[in-house]
Amino acid sequence: MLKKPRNGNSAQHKYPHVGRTVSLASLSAHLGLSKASISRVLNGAPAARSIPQVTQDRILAAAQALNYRPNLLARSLRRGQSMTVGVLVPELSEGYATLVLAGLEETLSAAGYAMMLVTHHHQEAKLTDLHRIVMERAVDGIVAVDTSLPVIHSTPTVTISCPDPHDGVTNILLDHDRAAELALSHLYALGHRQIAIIKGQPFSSDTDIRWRSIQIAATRLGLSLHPKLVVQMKENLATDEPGFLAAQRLLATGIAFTAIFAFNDVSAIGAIRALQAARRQVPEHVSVVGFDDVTLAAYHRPALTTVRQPLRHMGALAAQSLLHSFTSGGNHEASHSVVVEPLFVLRNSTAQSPALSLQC
Amino acid sequence: MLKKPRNGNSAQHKYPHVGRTVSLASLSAHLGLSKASISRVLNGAPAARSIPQVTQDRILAAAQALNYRPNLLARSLRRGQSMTVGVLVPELSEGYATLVLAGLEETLSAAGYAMMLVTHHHQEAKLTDLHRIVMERAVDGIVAVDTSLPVIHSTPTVTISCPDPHDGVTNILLDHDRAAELALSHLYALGHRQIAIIKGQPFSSDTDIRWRSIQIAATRLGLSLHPKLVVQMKENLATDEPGFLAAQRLLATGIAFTAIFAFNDVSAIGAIRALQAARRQVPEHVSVVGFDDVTLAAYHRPALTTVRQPLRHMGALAAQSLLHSFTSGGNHEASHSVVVEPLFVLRNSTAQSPALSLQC
DNA sequence: TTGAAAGCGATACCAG
DNA sequence: CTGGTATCGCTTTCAA
Repeated sequence: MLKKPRNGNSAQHKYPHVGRTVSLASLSAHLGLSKASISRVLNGAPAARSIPQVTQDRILAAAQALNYRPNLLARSLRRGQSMTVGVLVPELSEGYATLVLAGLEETLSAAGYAMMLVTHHHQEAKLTDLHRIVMERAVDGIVAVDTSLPVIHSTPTVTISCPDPHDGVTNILLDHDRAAELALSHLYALGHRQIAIIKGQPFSSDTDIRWRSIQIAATRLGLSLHPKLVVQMKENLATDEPGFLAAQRLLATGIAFTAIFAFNDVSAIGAIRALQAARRQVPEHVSVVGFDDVTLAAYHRPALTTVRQPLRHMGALAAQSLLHSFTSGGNHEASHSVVVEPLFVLRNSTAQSPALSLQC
Repeated sequence: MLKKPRNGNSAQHKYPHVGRTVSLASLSAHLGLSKASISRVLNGAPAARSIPQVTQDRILAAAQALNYRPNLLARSLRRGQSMTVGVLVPELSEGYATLVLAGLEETLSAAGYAMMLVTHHHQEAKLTDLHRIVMERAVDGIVAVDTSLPVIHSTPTVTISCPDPHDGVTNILLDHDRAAELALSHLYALGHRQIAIIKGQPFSSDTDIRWRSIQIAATRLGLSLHPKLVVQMKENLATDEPGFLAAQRLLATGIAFTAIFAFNDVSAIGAIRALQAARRQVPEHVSVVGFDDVTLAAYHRPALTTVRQPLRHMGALAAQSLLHSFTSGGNHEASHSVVVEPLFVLRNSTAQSPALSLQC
């Protein structure tokens, strides 16, 4: 199918091809030394300590001069280690995954690892397929973000926000109980008693755990959540449309509510759009709390009160955890979790409940 | 710096275990057929046509049953083709690179290619280093986004928004002349005559070409740009801070202006923040035009009037161009450009010049 | 029709 | 101390 000219050695006599591949073999021919010795010196292997400094210098100089670049494919094949990790994310659109990726990238690249990136858009078929693709490329580890992994292979794996327990998998996840408590108690303190909830899409791995935490927090506050005021987003879109539609459904119930706790910032923005379209002001008539604190949240008007996930930090933690499992060589048998704390961010999309003001 | 996880292929002999140690050799042992035949069948090689269907089915069944996964490292080493492209981006923070990446990813993964992602934060040292890293991993091609490539190797390369001409490199770039004309003529039509310009940072590859286009458009409109009302951002930050500081410098000149054409949306937002801090309303006192139309632009208040770059499309184009150069096997000698058109997006950050209103 | 064997490029073991 | 050499897993040519 694809025809790509095989690189011969231009400096050598084999093929008169235009190529620039300098291999250990060509260095060997050039220097009159064995590939073994050259490899040892170039890698600073312990055995190189017993090679005369002159020879070492000669080798290093030649490598420099000929612009020798080790073929990492060959090295990986031999060492069984590719210095690459595969990263699975649902989207590449905005906020969430991007921030996690930034944290991952920083830590991984500092350790000399490269990142193989694939997206799956929450499509089941694509997911197994992409997972396979990543596996075949012999990555040393896998990081999955907001992804329900079908099967865990023996490759070291770290998940971010994937609450399903998998043996031997480290999972970085948010303290959702705390997050729900922060949001709901804030609304409660402002006098809100009729609080609507916008749940995440079924395919989002945070959806269930978040909802459970919300119920717990509500119970603890003595707050009852009206079943009809709990709606779930369905659409697999990375825009604010799902939140918009969800809020419309809330409004359609005709049941009074003074606040919305949305699944994330983007859906909160969609919800605000729906409220405004229905002539309800935010935060005067309805308070809205988002989630994540993506960049958008601060710039939106009204600026979003939200629960920040330390996404960048979560990415860095995942990377560290993976790197650790490389060096400690072990995949622990049990599922291991790292819990990170959310931070409440107060902005302008929440205010005292209008119900409260009426009482005054 | 890195390494030493001495990995000696420990799980080599666990043959019945379903893991990634299922090789052609183990299949061969299992089936009593040669690796050659198995490889042929599994790859649908032409030579497989002369193998009995029964045998083929037996092979396929066994591969399925044992969950055989070809080692792509070995294959790549042998074929000299890795089905992977390296992608260099400056940041992973917001909008710009993310959208380009989304377009890239979609097209590449549809063609079976994976993406190796590295960021360089515009740091010279890191740039050459990362470029090397990507090269060593034997990628089939490279896509560089807003990156000034130090050296072009023989690897097929496509750049996005890198106006420096490089032989044999396809460059996807925006029609900056048109973009500048759209923005300035809009402001001109609104009566603005004292227009300030916020130029991009020196390291951003669009900076120079954009500025040149602005000058051309201004000249054509008979608009003179006051030298002191042209400021350049310096800070290497992905936040709105550089724009904020630039606008502060504009204000500090004491020279009157009624509009700002910013280098991008994020700097426009920073500029608006500075203006508001100085009690100048946008768009009532000062109109602001952004650039790029990142997601933020629409959600910011006032919503940004801006010039949209079809970033996602540019990513897709780059991927297509790269894929094309793979199949056509050739690296064309001359530098080749693909120009895409900007789209003017009218929102709420621009209005009639107050100077004009005064005349009424 | 099928199999044996020669690599791809680098690393690591084992003699000398 | 150093140089052969087997090996990693796969593809592909050459023979049988």
